[in-house]
Amino acid sequence: MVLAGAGSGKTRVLVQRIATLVGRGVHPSRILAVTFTNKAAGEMRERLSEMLGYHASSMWIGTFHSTCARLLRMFHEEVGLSSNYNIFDDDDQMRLIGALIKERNLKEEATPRSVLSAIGAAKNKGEDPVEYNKLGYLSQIISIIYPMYRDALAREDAVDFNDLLLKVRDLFAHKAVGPKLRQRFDHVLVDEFQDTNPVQYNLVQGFVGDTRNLTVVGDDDQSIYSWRGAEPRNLLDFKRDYPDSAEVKLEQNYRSTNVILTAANGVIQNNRDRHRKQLWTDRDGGDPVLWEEVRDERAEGDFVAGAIEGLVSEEGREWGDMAILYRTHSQSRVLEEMLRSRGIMYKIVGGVSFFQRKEVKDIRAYMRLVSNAAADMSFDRIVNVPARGIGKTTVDHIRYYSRGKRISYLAGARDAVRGEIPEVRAAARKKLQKFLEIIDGLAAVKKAGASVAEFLIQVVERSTYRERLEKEGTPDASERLNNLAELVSMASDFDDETDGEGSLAEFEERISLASAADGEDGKGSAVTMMTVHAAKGLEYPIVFVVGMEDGLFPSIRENRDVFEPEDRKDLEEERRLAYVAFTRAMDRLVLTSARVRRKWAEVKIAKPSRFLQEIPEDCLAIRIVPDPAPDTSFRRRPARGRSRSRYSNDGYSDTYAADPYDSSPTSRSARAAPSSSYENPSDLDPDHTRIDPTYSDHSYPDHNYPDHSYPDHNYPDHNSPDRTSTHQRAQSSRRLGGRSATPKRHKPSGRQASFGQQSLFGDIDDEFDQRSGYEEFPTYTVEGEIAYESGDGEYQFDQSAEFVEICAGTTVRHKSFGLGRVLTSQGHGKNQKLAIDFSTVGVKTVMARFVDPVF
DNA sequence: TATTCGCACTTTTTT
DNA sequence: AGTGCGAATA
Repeated sequence: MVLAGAGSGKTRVLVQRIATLVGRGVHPSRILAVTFTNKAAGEMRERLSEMLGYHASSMWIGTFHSTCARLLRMFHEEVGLSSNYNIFDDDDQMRLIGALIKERNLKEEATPRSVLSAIGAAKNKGEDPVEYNKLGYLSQIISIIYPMYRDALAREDAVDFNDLLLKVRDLFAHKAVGPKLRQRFDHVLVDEFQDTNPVQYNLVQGFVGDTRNLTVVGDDDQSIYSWRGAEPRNLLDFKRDYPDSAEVKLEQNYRSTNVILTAANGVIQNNRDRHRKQLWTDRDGGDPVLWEEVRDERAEGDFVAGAIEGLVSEEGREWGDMAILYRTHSQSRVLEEMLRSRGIMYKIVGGVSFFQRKEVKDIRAYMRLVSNAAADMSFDRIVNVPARGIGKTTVDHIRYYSRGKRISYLAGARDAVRGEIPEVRAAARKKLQKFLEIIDGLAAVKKAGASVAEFLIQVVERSTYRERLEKEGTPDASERLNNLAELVSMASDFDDETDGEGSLAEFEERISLASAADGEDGKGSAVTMMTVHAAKGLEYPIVFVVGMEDGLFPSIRENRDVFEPEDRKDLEEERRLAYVAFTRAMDRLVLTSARVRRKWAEVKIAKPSRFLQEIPEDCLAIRIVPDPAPDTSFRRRPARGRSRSRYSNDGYSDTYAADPYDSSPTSRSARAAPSSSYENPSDLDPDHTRIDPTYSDHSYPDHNYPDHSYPDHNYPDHNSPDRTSTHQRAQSSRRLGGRSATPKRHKPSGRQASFGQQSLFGDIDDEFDQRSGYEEFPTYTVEGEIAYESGDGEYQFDQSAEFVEICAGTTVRHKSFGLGRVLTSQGHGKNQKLAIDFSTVGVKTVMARFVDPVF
């Protein structure tokens, strides 16, 4: 067993071990190497081919899933599958479960997603879903749906992802096959062992058999898949089950600079459940980790794009040297936009998989149905796609009839054409026949020995898919056509690879097992964008980790605002995720957080990730970018965020620094410039024309920030008196970001940061001057309408009034929602829209003319 | 039967 | 905000 840290060359150890084994005369086909992704498998195969001087094609290198799929093809009969069995992906499973739920009228009780995840949770552990969920609130539903689900899969000659593993596990118990399997491999090696689930561990034990020749490598600090049933405990169990094993700890990191490593160590050491490891590197020093705090996600994207430009022009870096990591896919959109606007090439790894696109799934369904008539779900999917006049009623008749006769829908459709289902009338029969002719024609194409690519072309033609899309002529349609062309070209590659001998089923299997992240690798110069999960095992000279905000990273469950003690495990996994993210970086690590982030159409005030404060100070350069001066050339905007930022930017208080509705002494004392009855910006700045007094208040010494900005290891909680000080620091930081003060940034011990000094990220001082090039904090007087409530409860508009446009931070009153605070504003005048956090109903977007500022 | 409109759901992470 | 589904309509 190798227990090793990030960047210590775990995989290299594995590769070398395999090469050694082969050198010692072990036959390559007797070696099983399990990697976490298909991509990693490909890389391993490539490296081995190089080392051994021949193509390592006979070796069993792959993921658990691809390995099991391969074995199931060999032993399909023993598990009751055909040789063309179908693999259900997430989407297929969800559709099936959705259909079952509907069939049983359980729609009120559960969503397909919840049922699927309950089933999945059980299967990940290798347990029976009904038993496993017996005590849960879904127990009733699962006990109804799961057997139906299982039977449907059996009927369809299909397995889901978990079955792929479970069926192989069952094979070990098979009289004839079990012993064979157990003796199939002389050596077993497993990468990323911390991410194996109990079923996978069982498989490993089975494959190892009696030889006990097993090598695993893993890092418990990088266990980020517990939600998929992974048990880092397997590392411990391993010691128990193989007490004679040697444990090797690799603690030297060859990847990152000392600064980056120290930052990552600083974060991960806050986890309680871990093996103690202290990674070290001989790459001394390094540029400090930069934490850039910006206004919102657009500013974030803009900053990252600008920094990339700077790195290219100032440091001669290439786009391909850089990666942008985020917690969720949804963050990629804005980033893309900002990169595109600067002409930076990028590629996104993962996301909505190519193979999940509707048109691709449709064509895949044709492929499945032709090679496997039992594929009822596929039949359902394409019988009327593209529309050929076969309606719901007709299909319902076929379904009912087929189920009764226990035949496939396709067979049922044939009977219908023959007139054996009287409810299906002549007109419908004719249309059905047309459909069957398409399928049969395709079957003939297949039989004639067409390559997979040729076959797919025929599908696109004969199904009339191409014709329909071309007729449509919309950009969307041509995009779809492109995707289909892409699919065909993939098939063509597959044909080349297999000398045209690969079957449809094999191609379909490969697609099913291909993860979105498996796409071709880094060659070519483009910035890589992906989730942190997808980045595991990769490294880049420069890494941006965006969205370092509490609630996003660490991510937090919907209905909760704070991490409860019982969430410790979740939080620790998030921390490991941060650790993975940070340790991807070789030379430079840049973190960004936004003060305001939009989720859907909603606007949320965000606070910096707690992980940021776990980074040792002397590794970190902090820069807080003030909200930009309003771009008057574009449109007049209110002082967006200026006053609000007093609330949002204190970093470590709760959602707001002070709740205007909270008149508790603690809260009040936290205010820098307390005023009368309760706190809100209007109190401080009743006419919105003066600079917020707190910003020009010099009572907070500069040296409070950033040197001691976040010294507290514990998150100051709601009532902590400490809030005062954090708040004050924030105030002073504001001033730094304001104008006069020279911004301070932290210098890493001994070494001068190149951040800021070089023009790469802009000289920090210049940058501040530039961005805060306005004399005063912006406030506006604009023409507009003032709304007031007239006696009859209607709103009236005073057209002539000149007044202050409602600014973010203002407290307003809405007729039905009551008091609320404006978070952001869009547009102006009559069309001004405000995102308002109401104390009664939460955040809503409301037209400004429907609210009254409270003065 | 096809089309259109409105509503609900989505966004944690993936083999 | 975008999608997909179901109900209502042509």
